[in-house]
Amino acid sequence: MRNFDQSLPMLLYRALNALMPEFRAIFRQFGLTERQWRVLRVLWEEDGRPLLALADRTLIPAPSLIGVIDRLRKEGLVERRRSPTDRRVVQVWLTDRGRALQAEVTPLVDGAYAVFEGFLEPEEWRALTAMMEKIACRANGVAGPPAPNAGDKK
Amino acid sequence: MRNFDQSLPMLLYRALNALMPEFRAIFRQFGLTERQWRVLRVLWEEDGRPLLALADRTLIPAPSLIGVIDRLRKEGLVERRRSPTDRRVVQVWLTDRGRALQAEVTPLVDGAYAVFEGFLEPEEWRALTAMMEKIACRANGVAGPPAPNAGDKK
DNA sequence: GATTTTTTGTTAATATATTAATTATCCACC
DNA sequence: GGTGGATAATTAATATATTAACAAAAAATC
Repeated sequence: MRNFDQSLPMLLYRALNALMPEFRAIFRQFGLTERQWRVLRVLWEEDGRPLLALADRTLIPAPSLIGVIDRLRKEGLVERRRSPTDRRVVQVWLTDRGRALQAEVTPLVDGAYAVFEGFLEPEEWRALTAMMEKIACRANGVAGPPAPNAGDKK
Repeated sequence: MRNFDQSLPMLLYRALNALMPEFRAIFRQFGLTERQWRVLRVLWEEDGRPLLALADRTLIPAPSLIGVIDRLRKEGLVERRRSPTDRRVVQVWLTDRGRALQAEVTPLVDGAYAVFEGFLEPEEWRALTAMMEKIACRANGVAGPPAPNAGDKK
């Protein structure tokens, strides 16, 4: 049985456990949860995204995202509209209030990032980023479904 | 506004999102959830731990842990006993079935670890471990409560 | 040794994760 | 132009996270 505390998942969990309360404290000042912020963060960059696109980008599973967006809607920060070209697609659009929030929240969040950035040297950041992406990329293939275009249709 | 996808939290979340389904598929074969496994994993190393000690070690918040342990108890894998020396403390003990599970689950989990271990070079692992611990350590102090023994009592 | 403080565990309320199943629409093909 | 398969969103059921508040026992303090 390997060392539990030094296992990759626990290392990552511990780092997140240390980092996120700082960010959540910021979000809470604006009545936002972490996931609500993530949705807004993506919409600020590109408004009107389909729900599944948001799910991919925010890493929030689609069934959870339904609820997250519904609460944002009740707060008057976003609204949902059916795509005119594909009626299956639900697009999520910022309201004026949702858009206005960006200018208030972003400086605080960037400030927190800046503090954490100082924890590692620039080359460490580059190495860390590369390693995380290597892991995410390779792990996805380990036991995923067989490549959808693998040749044997039915 | 900084790059969202390359931010430290999203990098860590993406890596975990890629890694954990593999492990959860193993746990599910034994009717275990990820958190239930984490509790067992710690007890296999040191049985009879108090609840708060388990919370620290598994990174499961105490209120969640109550439920996790209760479900493990209903499955007949652990039992709860009050400490004879300090009646506040609830100790969690493995049952025979809980202990027996170790031999079945561990080989599969270690196999998965071994696969992931191949994703990075040994020095990369060392660097990664060091960086994660540095982050976890330093982040904990950023906005924590003022040191409890800071001198001004009341 | 009664009062205050701390520690340990628990409950409550709301938000979310995870997995599977379901619905509505679109798309390709015959 | 109807039919089967794929895609986008949703619902359902169970498990867990997060935060705050709370109860009970132990420790510290006066």
